[in-house]
Amino acid sequence: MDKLEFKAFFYAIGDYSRFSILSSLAKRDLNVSEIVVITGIEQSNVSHHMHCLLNCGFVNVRKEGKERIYAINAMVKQTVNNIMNHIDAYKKQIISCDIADKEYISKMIR
Amino acid sequence: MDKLEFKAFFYAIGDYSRFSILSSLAKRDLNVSEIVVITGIEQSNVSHHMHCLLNCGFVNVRKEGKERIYAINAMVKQTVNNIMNHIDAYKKQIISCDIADKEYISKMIR
DNA sequence: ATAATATATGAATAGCCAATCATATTTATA
DNA sequence: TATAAATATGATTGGCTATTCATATATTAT
Repeated sequence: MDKLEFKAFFYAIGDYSRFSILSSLAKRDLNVSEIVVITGIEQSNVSHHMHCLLNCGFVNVRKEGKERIYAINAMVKQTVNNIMNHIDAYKKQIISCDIADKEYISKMIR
Repeated sequence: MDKLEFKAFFYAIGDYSRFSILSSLAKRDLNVSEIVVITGIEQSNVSHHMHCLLNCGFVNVRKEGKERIYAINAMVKQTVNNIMNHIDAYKKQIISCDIADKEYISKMIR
């Protein structure tokens, strides 16, 4: 496992805003304005995130008039769905974990 | 998808040192000294990471004499293996991506 | 009881990055 | 061509966190 690929992968997918954008794109292609409305992330911030996702090859873009329409990469779509399932399972795990120091976790999560 | 669970999950699994520890534990249970040697991470740093992984329920621990032996949670083991596969596939993707701005990526990856 | 080994804890720091703000660019329309 | 709409870019900053260092605790052996 190469560190560079690991970092690039988790940098792109491990941010909540970017993951939200990806999970929205997993349903259907969206232009920037739609992403802004759906995710609630401010426009220029969305653009920065799209730059990142483009550069990582996680999404592709096409132009239609004034709009730019983003589409998720097929493999990334699968990955996003897998991870959502894992996190859903993790939810039960972390709640039932008898070792978990709730205070530590809530601090960490902030 | 809840933000707290997302953050907790990626916080724990998205760090290269912690992921390295988890992927070592995916092969067999290890005590701290073994983790230090295998991963090359300094001892007190390993302890900090194990604290995090314990609190997240990603690993369990048992005592044997002076040693503390860590074992990976079964579901986490599966997740780690899945992600390694995804990153391996991503390697090909990022290389073949015609949009990728290599300079941006190398900067981002640092 | 003292030394040695294994591991954990606490505090401090330096680097990274998401969000924000201001502004630029592109395209369409009046 | 001037205005509006959609999107991108650049610079700044505040918060977070991995690492490091120093030290503490626990266990075993002499």
